[in-house]
Amino acid sequence: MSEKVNQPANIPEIFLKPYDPASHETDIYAMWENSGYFNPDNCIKDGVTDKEAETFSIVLPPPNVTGTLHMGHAAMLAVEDILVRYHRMNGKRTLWIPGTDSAAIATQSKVEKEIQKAEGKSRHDLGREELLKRVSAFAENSKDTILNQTRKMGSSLDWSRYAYTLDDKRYKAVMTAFKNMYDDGLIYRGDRIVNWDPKGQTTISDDEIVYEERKSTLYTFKYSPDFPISISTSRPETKVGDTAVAVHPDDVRYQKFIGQTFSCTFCDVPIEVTVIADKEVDPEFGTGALGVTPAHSKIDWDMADRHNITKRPQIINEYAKMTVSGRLSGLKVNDARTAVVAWLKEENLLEKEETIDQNVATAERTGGIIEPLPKLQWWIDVNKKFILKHSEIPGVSSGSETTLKELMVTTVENGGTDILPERFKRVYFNWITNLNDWCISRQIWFGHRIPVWYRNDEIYCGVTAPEGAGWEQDPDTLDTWFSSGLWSFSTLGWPEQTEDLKTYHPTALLETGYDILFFWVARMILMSTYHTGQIPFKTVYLHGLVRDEKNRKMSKSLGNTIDPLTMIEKFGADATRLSLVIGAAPGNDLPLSENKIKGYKNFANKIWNITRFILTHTADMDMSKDVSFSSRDQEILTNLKSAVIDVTSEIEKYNLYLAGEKAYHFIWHELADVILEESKDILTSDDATARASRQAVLMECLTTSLKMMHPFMPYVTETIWQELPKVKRKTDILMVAKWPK
RNA sequence: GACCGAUUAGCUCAGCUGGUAGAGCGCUACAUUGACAUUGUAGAGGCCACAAGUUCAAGUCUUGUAUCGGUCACCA
Repeated sequence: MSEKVNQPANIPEIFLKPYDPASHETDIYAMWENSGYFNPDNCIKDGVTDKEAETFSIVLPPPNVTGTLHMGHAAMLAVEDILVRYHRMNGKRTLWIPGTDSAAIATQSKVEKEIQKAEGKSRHDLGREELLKRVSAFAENSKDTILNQTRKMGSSLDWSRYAYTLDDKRYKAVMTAFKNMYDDGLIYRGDRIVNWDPKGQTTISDDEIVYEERKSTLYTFKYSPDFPISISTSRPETKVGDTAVAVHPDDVRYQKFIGQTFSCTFCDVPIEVTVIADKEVDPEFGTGALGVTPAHSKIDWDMADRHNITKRPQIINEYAKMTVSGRLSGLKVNDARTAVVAWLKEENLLEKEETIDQNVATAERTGGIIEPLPKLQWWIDVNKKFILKHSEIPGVSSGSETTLKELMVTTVENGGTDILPERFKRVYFNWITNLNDWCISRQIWFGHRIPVWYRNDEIYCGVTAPEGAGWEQDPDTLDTWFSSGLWSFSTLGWPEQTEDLKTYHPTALLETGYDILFFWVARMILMSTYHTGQIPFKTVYLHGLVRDEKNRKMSKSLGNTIDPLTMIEKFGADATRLSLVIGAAPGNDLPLSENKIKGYKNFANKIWNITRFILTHTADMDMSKDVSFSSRDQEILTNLKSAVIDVTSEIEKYNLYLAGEKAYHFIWHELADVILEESKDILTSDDATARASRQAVLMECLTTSLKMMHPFMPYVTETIWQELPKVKRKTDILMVAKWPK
């Protein structure tokens, strides 16, 4: 071993210790943020980006304003930031817009609970105005938490364009959107069966329902001793609301009763039922006869519609309590069920009890059991034909007649929007096929209020309140996904025809979890195509769920959650990012363990030490001289180039997991293990030509590797970059250095 | 019930348009005061779920079977 290797060369002192992420990350982020280069306008102003360059834009899926960062967010931020940094380095006008979501129901109920606990007051005690004031203050106070945590991941978001779902600009967008759709007849008010959540005290959309399997009892009985037909039901308490009995038209057993009407008193309630024939009835199930309760079942409501049968009475209220008089009066539905069964037994009407498996509809957010109720609500008609005045959507021409459903299909079918991985396209089409009108009104207070005012029989819809006295605004708010659906363009200033909107819409990419494909992705496509005539994004990249190393879902109750902030502290943001990207093919769930993250911290240190080695041995290098490369050194440069090409093409294909792995592999197992090892002899030899050639090659490998790795591990690469001798790095900030070719 | 996906090394997975298997972690042995407290070299380990078919050739294409997972719908 020669002396030169051991000689402490004149290199920056920080390289003498292992890489310590915690002592650099905050400063590096501040340096980036102060440079202004998260904002593409500044990049253009400083000549970093050409003003005519192509654009690349992503809108951040806004996290809950009151939430904290979890691994799902971290994975999303990692993927998006990698793409944003890559395209920025490629000289594109690159914009990544941050924002937060009000998470209406969740936030309101959180604040309500706190007030209830601290002051013993309900929202009705406080009143609408006071509650909203409190909820807004809470949201405002807690937003910094999630935003600062977002910064910690190294996210190069343009904070000057921050958007909040309830801020003034978004408010205007939502109002305008509602008004436009209302004027086109796509939004209507309808008296229908809604999914009522008695726990959350609001309607919810079909997509917010989760079915839970439970054991239930199927009761078979007659309404009264002289009623000719037995019926089966698992909800006998609703039978006091029956207005018909439905049988299959071909069922010989009941032919003679079709069209007849019977009256009786059922559990103290007088009812009148007509026998109708409907093809929907399955003659094989139960007795083949079905008691029709229009006011408390969607199917029955539709059936009553078809046969012109009375749809009311409503016999259950918003608190899931019986509203009839008699023995059931005021009982909760479950108690009423027991009471009805007891009565049936008393009257000797119960013929059979069987245990069956049943899927019970519950509200996703509150867990409350859904009570179907008839209500006057606002809906979006997805099948109504209208003229789309302006269209840039592939496969749809301006001025053509279409429906929202068709727009959603065409956008994906004609390749306007691509979904990755491919298989989710089928899931998407499948969902649209089964899509019904979307209920958009909610009975909570925190959110965008429906811009409709009533006065006697008059209805007014407008962005602002109507002139004159006596107008009363609709008390309901909009489904949070209504405003979220506008997000790709409302964040860019719509309905104003802003420069941003012209420049950055359609966005390049939407990156989000596959669990909100329907909630959000589909709604964004609907809203964007309708309101702007443009697709919202060219590509949808669906990431999977982050799971633990045993492939279980992370949950607080299992105690297997890994906190990204703790990981960042321990191993650094770079290691955390890489662990969330490598091994994560789009759409696949990702197993994560602390050990994996630790492994990538070692990698960050490896890069650190590669730098130390190279700087040690290039201290005497003369950059101004031309060197003639040895044939091995030429080969190394070729290998370097092909690694760059590989990584580049995987990023372009959105295969970040492959790109990261290949970059990692080149740096560790090619540059460090092979090139550096063989350099030891060359660098300590007396052959000045060979030394000069290798020194130049090592420097080239280092700077190119730093660039190539920067999108994946921005902190360590930038930290090193800042320490490189100026003459060796050419650009001051690695973040805006040119991507190698 | 409908649709979709998975089944490859002990574990987690890659293997695009078909040419007799790869990575990371783990394991074993050796080396190492090393640019590296976070290292290197070498190695073991797979009839690629099963069966049939297409083909000169099949993890790779077709069909069927089994097991596991997911999404959607839902019958009173």
